[in-house]
Amino acid sequence: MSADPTSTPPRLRVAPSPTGDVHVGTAYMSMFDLAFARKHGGAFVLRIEDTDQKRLVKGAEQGIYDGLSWLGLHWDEGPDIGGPYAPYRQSERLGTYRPYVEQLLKQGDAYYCWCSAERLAEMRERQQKTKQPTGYDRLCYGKTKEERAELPGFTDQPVVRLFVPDDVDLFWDDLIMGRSSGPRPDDQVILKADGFPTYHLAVVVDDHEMAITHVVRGQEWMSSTPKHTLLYRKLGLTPPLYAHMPLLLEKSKSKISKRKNPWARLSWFKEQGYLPEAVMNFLALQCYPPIIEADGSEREVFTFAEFTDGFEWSKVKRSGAIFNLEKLNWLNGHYIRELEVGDFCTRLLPYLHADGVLPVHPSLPELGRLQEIAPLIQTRMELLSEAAPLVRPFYTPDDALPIADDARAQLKDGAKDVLAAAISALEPISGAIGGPLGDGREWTAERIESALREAIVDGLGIKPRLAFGPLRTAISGQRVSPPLFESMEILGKASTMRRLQRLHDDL
RNA sequence: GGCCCCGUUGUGUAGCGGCCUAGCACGCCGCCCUCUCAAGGCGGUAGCGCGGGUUCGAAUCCCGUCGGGGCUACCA
Repeated sequence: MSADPTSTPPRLRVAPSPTGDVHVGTAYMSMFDLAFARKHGGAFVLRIEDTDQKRLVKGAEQGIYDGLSWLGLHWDEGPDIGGPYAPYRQSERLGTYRPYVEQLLKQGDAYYCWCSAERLAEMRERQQKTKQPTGYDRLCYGKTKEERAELPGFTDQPVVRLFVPDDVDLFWDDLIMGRSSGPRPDDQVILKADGFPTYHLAVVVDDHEMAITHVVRGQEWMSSTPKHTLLYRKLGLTPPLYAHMPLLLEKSKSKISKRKNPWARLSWFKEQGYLPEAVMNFLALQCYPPIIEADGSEREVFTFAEFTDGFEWSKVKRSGAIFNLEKLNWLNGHYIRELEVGDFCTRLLPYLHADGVLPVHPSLPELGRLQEIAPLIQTRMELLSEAAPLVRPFYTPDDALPIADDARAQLKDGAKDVLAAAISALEPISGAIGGPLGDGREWTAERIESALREAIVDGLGIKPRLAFGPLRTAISGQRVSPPLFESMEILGKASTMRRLQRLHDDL
């Protein structure tokens, strides 16, 4: 029998199909599964629903592991790590469904159906044309194979259908939606012609056998819930508790699809340079309220641990939420700014490598320089993938630094003079490295700035804004860049002077 | 078509009958800071879908209506 969902530690599962890239909704559901399981000392189970053999995609199962792991959504039991209810792949559990089907058949709660796909399609079309509710017409009900064979639309390979009585209970108490009901189902196929169970049967049997107490799924499943509770009852089992989550919506308000929305693919977030903690926080915010502080103020930025601590189903919103990427971007930028510098650099590395700025295994000096650059760019990006253009000039040989067209175009007539003045102003400052603690070093942002201001702003009477533009372009090749004086400090005197001279000579 | 669900500014939300001349966050606009761009600070913009009730009083309760969405497969 199923465990009483209210008295034992809860067991929740996520059951994705390996039919392609992991859907962001899978992660969304998993978050809530995990939060509830953790809060109540229960277990979070990963089960692979590969009953639809036609839609299997190679590598998709690994993708599920990678995606959930990236977010830190770790499962306690699953195909890869096993557990007390193994196996956790439906295709390896085929034997377990038969007895349940047999039981239903024997009880008269299920029956064979030999209707061909063509007949079913025709029937549906006819029903739609005449505006009748669509559903199986029970042609095969109560007939033997021989009797049925004499009627049209017969096929040799039967399916098994669940007999849905007139008095099916259509109601249940949903953890999120409250008292809910679904449409009256027609006689559902529970065992396909290929011998595989349909989702409806498999999910019920597996959830029961794995002692799942709470089923968290999207609201699109609400209309299937009566089928599932009926199956539980006919099998003599207690249904789990259901929590139907609001849908993730696109701008048009329809549920997001991988076809139309790149962000429906979980891996997209990693590719784009989002931080997993930002994605988690954002996902939570889609249907869950901010944390209310002791003083009554709201806080939208919170960790998964905080989310878990205060987790209540009653706080989950009931209406679908449109995916607001701008908010996610802001959140991601916020998390980036909060990162400790070393951590920030570590996370940057894969992106800098992908963009060809740094090798897979950067040298110590390269890493050291990145540590210096990091604080300068940390407030200037929302995505980790945006680092490359900001960082690249620091790893480009002086004579190979490209000067962007727009940067060159905005140089005024006096640019050459400004560069010349800068060069002579900086010349007296020593480029020596200084003592072991950096003491006695002259080539500092502070010294550089005051020398430059004195020479150009005070000396030439040029406004700061205009004075430093040409220098910025010489140093970074860009119109916008990390702070100029700090950049010069990091590059060192020799490199700085070469770059200034190069643009000067070029004008 | 049928069944089911949802409905507070552009987006995400707070609100559980008086504290609401509706709060917060993102976005957008403006100002400040400033070597560019950001970040940061300050200010502004914009909402209870509509119509009836109930009540001294409604974003909050009830009914209707409209709008949006989901499902309606031998897919999950």
